Amino acid sequence: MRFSYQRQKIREIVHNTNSHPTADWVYLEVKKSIPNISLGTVYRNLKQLEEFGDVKTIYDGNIARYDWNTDPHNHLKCKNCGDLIDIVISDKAMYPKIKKDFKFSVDRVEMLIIGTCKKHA
Amino acid sequence: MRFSYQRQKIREIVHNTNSHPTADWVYLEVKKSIPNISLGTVYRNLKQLEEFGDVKTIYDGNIARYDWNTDPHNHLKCKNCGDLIDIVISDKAMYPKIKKDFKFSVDRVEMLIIGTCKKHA
DNA sequence: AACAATAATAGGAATGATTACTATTTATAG
DNA sequence: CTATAAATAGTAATCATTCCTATTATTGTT
Repeated sequence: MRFSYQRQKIREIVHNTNSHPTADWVYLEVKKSIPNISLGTVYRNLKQLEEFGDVKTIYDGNIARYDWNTDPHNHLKCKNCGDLIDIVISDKAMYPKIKKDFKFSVDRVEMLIIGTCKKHA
Repeated sequence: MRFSYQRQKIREIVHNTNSHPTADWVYLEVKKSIPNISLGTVYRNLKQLEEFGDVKTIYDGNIARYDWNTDPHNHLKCKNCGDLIDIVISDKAMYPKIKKDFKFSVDRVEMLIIGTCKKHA
């Protein structure tokens, strides 16, 4: 993978926001410094960055969001404001039981915890 | 909500399959008995059935699937064949800690457990 | 510095899932 | 039987994402 200014900017933007942005949001953001960048470039680079292990894709309902935090973690989703909050939950404890009951080897657990955040208590 | 033959058939189909079908699969299936049904009718009715509490929508990556099983449960997803297997996991134990650490009230937990099923061990 | 090879881009067209629109049909209360 | 409004079929529109292609830019080699 060789250098590109576009990819560098895209990476920078994802790594400098905690709001789990969509591809479209990243596109609008990167447009500020590279006005004629194309949406396809954003998608292509986000995919490449994911393959490179530099960002992680998370699915929020049926829309993809991107996360700079590639450590295993999950999300709290507020049903009022839609905000996603990072949370680390060790789910390893359930692996043996799933193996035993279903003969299913777990790779990872994607968890979305839906509820109400403190701003809307 | 008044009676419609189409909705009755759609409900019947979802309730008689364990394979967590997509809207398109339901459409192809219901076409067998109602050849000129439209895809829009399928989507509209699946949504109504969900509001009525008769089916549940689950998101598998970025595609919606429908589940007759409306009891709280989660899914194992095989990364080889894509099959979804129902599993009941009591996640209530983590609610108090999330409340304490994040002041976040949990409604429900959507969990997708990715790995390898027994057919591909 | 110039050159060649080819990865990456911009811009736009294409795709796939889903929703919206509208004239017509159908269920049902009176 | 009739009026009213809900539901439908068929189609157009939308939204997120991917694909295509001629052009541009990076990088290893002279």
